[in-house]
Amino acid sequence: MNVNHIDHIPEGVIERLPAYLGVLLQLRQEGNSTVSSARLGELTRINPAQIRRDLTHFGQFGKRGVGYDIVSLVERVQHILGSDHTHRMVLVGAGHLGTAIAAYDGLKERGFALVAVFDKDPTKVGGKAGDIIVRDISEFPRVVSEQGIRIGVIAVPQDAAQEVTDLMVANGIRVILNYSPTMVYAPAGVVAHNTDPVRELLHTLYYLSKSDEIAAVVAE
Amino acid sequence: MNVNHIDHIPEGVIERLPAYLGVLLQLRQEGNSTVSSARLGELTRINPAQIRRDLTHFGQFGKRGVGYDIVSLVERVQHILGSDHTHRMVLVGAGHLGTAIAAYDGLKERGFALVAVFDKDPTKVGGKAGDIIVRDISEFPRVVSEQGIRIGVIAVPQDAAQEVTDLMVANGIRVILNYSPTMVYAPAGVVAHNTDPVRELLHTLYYLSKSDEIAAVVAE
DNA sequence: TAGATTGTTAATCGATTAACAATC
DNA sequence: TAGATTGTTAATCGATTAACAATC
Repeated sequence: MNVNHIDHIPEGVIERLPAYLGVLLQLRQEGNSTVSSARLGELTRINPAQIRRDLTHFGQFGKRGVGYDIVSLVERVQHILGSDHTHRMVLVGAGHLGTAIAAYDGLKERGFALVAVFDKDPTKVGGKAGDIIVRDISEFPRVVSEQGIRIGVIAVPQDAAQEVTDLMVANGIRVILNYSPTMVYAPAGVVAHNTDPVRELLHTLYYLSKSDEIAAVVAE
Repeated sequence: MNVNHIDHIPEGVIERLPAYLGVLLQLRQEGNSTVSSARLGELTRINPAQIRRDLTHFGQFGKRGVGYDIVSLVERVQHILGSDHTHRMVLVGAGHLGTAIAAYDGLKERGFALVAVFDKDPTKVGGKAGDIIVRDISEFPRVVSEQGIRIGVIAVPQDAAQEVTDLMVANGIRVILNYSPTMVYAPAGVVAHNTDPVRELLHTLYYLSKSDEIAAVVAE
């Protein structure tokens, strides 16, 4: 039994790992061989001490006086995240957003393989999303169980999102990424991640209106 | 000079407000009149004490023994965020993702008005993204300054993202929402929000592989 | 050796939560 | 009045950061 750190790892750490990975991949592509936590800090806008601390949760990856070897750190982080092998996933919803997801090259590059797209709209079934033929939603259980898919992406309108979530859960999907603008709920054991792209815009508005207020006060 | 709380408000609070707003709008639409922090906590998966505490940063909105009046709380939160009036914004990038954004009805509903779409690809210029005609990127400075736009959305490929950011900053854009898979950097005074939709998927993978490990250990 | 940078400790900081008096 | 739920305090918890010895 070889589990390095059963110690609970703070969620914040896990959320930052993909950010580290992103800049590491870019650095590697540019031909760099090592990187310091200071440089990583500039690129990710994360405190260097925190980066070092985050990484030591998983082992000692750096060389004092030198920094981190980019190639091996990429491998380590990918291994920790589980993105060192390809993950197959399915998508429900072949509207504009679903089609954009299906057509996105970046999925493959980052270790995801979209294996099927579903929709309930008969006018969409049989058509294409990216290179993939859209199937009727009724085929969902068969395809998912036959292929043992565990990751599902939701790109349907608000009203259908929970229903699709329940379908996914019932068929063994374990990670759900929901792009619809409503929250979906899944039982314990299933990770439902809600990423409403407009919600992010909403919260940045606060800073816009606040800086207006400050400007108004200054102008008084 | 009437600024209620110059007290610094934690970023976490601001990030949760859109979540509250989302469920409040849904509750309102369902015809509910009041809601307790306990119920809000169930719907948002956020601790009720925290919800109450978050709200008191901005005033006292509830009635003891009763809860919060949904209609007025919606108005309050919208006012705090600045989503009580429409914000005009521009989009650069008329690819699959850009088109999906332009075609998305939810923007209008949540107080955003997309007023222009730009691309540098001549085969896209003149075409349509949603209801909007795609303009050449060279028109960006004129349109943005004439209309006083302060919000910009980026949906271009990785390599062009920083260049577009710089263009936005140079023309007075103050809030940038970047959907491309690379981080972009903006000077102080400009909020650049990076929301790589695949990055979110990456971090949830960790929990998938961790639960596999646990399963493997149990099976030993 | 001198300079650089990690890994790690210890201090700080801030957010989360439980608990309860206030009050509808 | 009795029950419910807020607003708020105080305690806890955990994350962030500065600082520095270890060491390349």
